[in-house]
Amino acid sequence: MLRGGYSGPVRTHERVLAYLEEGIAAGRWGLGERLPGERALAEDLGVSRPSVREAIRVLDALGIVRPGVGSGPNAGAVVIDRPAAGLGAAVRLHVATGTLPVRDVVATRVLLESWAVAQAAERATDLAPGAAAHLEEARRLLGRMEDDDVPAAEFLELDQAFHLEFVRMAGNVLVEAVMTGLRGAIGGYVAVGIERLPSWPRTAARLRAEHRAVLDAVGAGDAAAASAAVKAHIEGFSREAGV
Amino acid sequence: MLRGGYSGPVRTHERVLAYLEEGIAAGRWGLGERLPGERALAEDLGVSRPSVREAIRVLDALGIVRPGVGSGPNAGAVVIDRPAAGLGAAVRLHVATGTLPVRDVVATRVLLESWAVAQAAERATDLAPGAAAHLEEARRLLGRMEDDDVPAAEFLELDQAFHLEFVRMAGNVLVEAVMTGLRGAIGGYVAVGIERLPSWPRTAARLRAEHRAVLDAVGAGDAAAASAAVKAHIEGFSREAGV
DNA sequence: TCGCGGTGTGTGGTCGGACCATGTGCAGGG
DNA sequence: CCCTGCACATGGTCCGACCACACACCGCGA
Repeated sequence: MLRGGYSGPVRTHERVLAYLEEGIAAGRWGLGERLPGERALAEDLGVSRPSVREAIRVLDALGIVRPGVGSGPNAGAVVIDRPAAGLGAAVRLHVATGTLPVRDVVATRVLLESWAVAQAAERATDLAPGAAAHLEEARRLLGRMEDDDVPAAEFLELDQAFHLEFVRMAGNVLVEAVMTGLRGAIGGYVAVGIERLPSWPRTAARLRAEHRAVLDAVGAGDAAAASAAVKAHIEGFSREAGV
Repeated sequence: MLRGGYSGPVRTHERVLAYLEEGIAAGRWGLGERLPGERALAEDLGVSRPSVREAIRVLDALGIVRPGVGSGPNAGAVVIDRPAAGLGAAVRLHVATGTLPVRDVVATRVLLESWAVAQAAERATDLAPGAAAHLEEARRLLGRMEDDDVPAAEFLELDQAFHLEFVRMAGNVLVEAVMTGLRGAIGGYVAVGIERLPSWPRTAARLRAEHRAVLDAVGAGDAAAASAAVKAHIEGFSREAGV
């Protein structure tokens, strides 16, 4: 299943991968449960342990399982769900190869996030369950960013959490995962961009004001204004930081 | 870099992964070039070959390298770029775990694709380079779908290619990769949905008409109409197929 | 009886070595 | 000059071993 279209001699670890994927899809191993041990899997499938390990390594990289040593409930390959891990790694590496321009990443982020805040604004109007809590958390994060003494690195973390709050509020798990992955993938570029700014305090002040505008628009249920605000916010910063 | 935030004892294959990622990002191994052999890497980094293999296996799963046996230009781990491979696998597996609802996948597809056709419409108006070729290819695919004898499976492939043409026309590599991955991830669900339709020929006729509407809107440079058409097209089908 | 520490056991992590299949490039023979 | 066949490099697979770790159990002492 992992090889797109091409059908040839299937490598052993791919057979293991297919077996594990089938079992996960069938609910044989649900979230939080443990896969059989590597040795047991190898024997069951009639393959060697290294082949099993390679398959599990792939699931690990994709954020599907979390290997744990020792014994007890935290040991063994536990099925988890960290969609952002795999997506983020994939995006970051493809940026590294040079075929995925940072410009496209930023444009995609604008697209996803402007949609998300619009959804969030509608949810705020509808008083959807959880919406108020997300808004409150966003306010709290904004408050912490108001402190002039907060270092740039921490500001960026708060900024990321702030943005993520609206994406969560939109209620689309996939969009949230992709957003998280994108942010992680371009985190390095952002950090570099910060250092090139003419004046960080001045930029920080502007970012705070823009955050406030987004928060107010979402809180007021004005989807169009929220989308426009977040679009201007992201594009403005990326232009200024020269990414 | 692949472990989100947590910093503990770094596993050996992650060191290899970091080394390879750094090298790729630095252009030490560009697209189409070969990584050092597994044995050489193991010796250079002072690790065992299985550890190197696990790292390469991850890059393989993410669509960054393509391992090739034998000798010559096609042998060894060649740096390629298949963004859709990793993204598609990640999405499909997270759908399998059950935390990523198909509904969210469909909604994301609507979001990305309606944006893409809007971009495509603008490009058609601007006579951007390549736009005409994409439009021509879309027309050709639509023509092949007109044949009533074409089986459902092939129709789906043509449909996928048709949609992808506009996404390519939009000119965002990341959106194109995510779209391809999404389509691959839900391909199975779509195929199942087809079989549940009351009447495939009737549905096919409607899909053809909707495709025509999208194509015309893009060709006319009407971004809003194109977006609305593709949104109705995707949501209508997914509702009818009951995914 | 209760608390505590040592030990047993199962887990992933790593390593070294071995053999196989495959595809290329080269050298030798025709 | 062409073609055949061998040598070699490469990834694919497997085996066996040992380590570090973390929990679970058991026996000892208070």
